[in-house]
Amino acid sequence: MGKRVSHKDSLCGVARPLDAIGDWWSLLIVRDAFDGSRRFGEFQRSLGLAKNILSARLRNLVAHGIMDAVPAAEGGPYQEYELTEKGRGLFLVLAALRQWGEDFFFEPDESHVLLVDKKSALPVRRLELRAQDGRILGPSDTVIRRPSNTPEVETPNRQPPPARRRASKSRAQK
Amino acid sequence: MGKRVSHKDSLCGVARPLDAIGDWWSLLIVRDAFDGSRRFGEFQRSLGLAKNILSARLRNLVAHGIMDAVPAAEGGPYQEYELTEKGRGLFLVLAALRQWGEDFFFEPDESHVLLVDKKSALPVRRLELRAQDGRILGPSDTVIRRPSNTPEVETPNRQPPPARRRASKSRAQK
DNA sequence: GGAATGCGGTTTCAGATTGCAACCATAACC
DNA sequence: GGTTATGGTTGCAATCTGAAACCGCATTCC
Repeated sequence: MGKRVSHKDSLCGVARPLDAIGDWWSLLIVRDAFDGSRRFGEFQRSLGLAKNILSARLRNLVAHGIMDAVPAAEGGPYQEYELTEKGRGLFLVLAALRQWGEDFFFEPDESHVLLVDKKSALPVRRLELRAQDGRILGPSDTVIRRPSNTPEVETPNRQPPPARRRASKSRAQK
Repeated sequence: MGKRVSHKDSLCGVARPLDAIGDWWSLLIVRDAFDGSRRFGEFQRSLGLAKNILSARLRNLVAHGIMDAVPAAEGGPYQEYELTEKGRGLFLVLAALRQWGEDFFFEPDESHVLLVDKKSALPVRRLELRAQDGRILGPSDTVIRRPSNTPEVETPNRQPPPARRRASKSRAQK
């Protein structure tokens, strides 16, 4: 998880989320949460991962404000895990990932589950990235730009290797 | 634990991509590739990761058909790495991740790079998931559904189930 | 009441993975 | 020939992973 760079100031808008999510299990947990899982045991059965790993991942998700641990609704001694607003913000990330998976990881004739609109029961539309004027944008239609108040350097968002030769020791979850 | 996962089978649609990507480094490499990086050294300097790890990740990306290793354009003895069609399909995943990052990982007054439309030089619109009729869909407006009467448990390359032992963890190599 | 069971974890520990550093190979330069 | 730059591989210590065992607390069963 916190495998690298605690150096948040130089982490770009892609790397910070990745740093927070930590690993793929976390995203699968979130996916399950969207699907209605709330309990430790539900996640564990659904994902089939070791309990200690699930425990660590849930702690990490809570620590990052992606999920909340709340007292069990039905009064038991247990707690439940629910997505925070921040966690629900991952909805589109998961949707994008799912669409990519559908495009490239299944044979044309291979059946797979679909994300459908509850109301119409029809599959959702494909995601599209659009410009302000509505044009659909592809990879080559966009560029990364630094905010105006930052020194030049345009196309890339490369950060010069900060001279940290060993600053990347994970600061584990806590 | 060897039970047929219930409706959580959708895990496949998300888990397969995750399995292919391998880890977050891979996604950062892909992001850099979108930004124009092509050479081993470019990726290494930009990301600051160990060479052996970069080497393994690039091999993995190539093995999964996300990038291609091609002879260097300028005739040198080296090779360059470029995104395949499949790799370019990750564009929206990265865009979604970036927007999530912008929403939750930066202080309101904190400057960060933006994804802008080349033509207008304006930031792109937010991604939206829409139903066929155009309604914008949120997490609670959608549900995962099997496409048809799937005869439960068949597709041979389904892999979430019981034995996710060490061996399957070798996402990184080969 | 008390044993058995289920749930929600933590601990243990061998083995897998990571990543720094050192090394190797080739090509271009001086 | 010697030096530097690029593109890796190898060695190795430290870290992380995960199966299984264990623990504490309620609830259920007898």
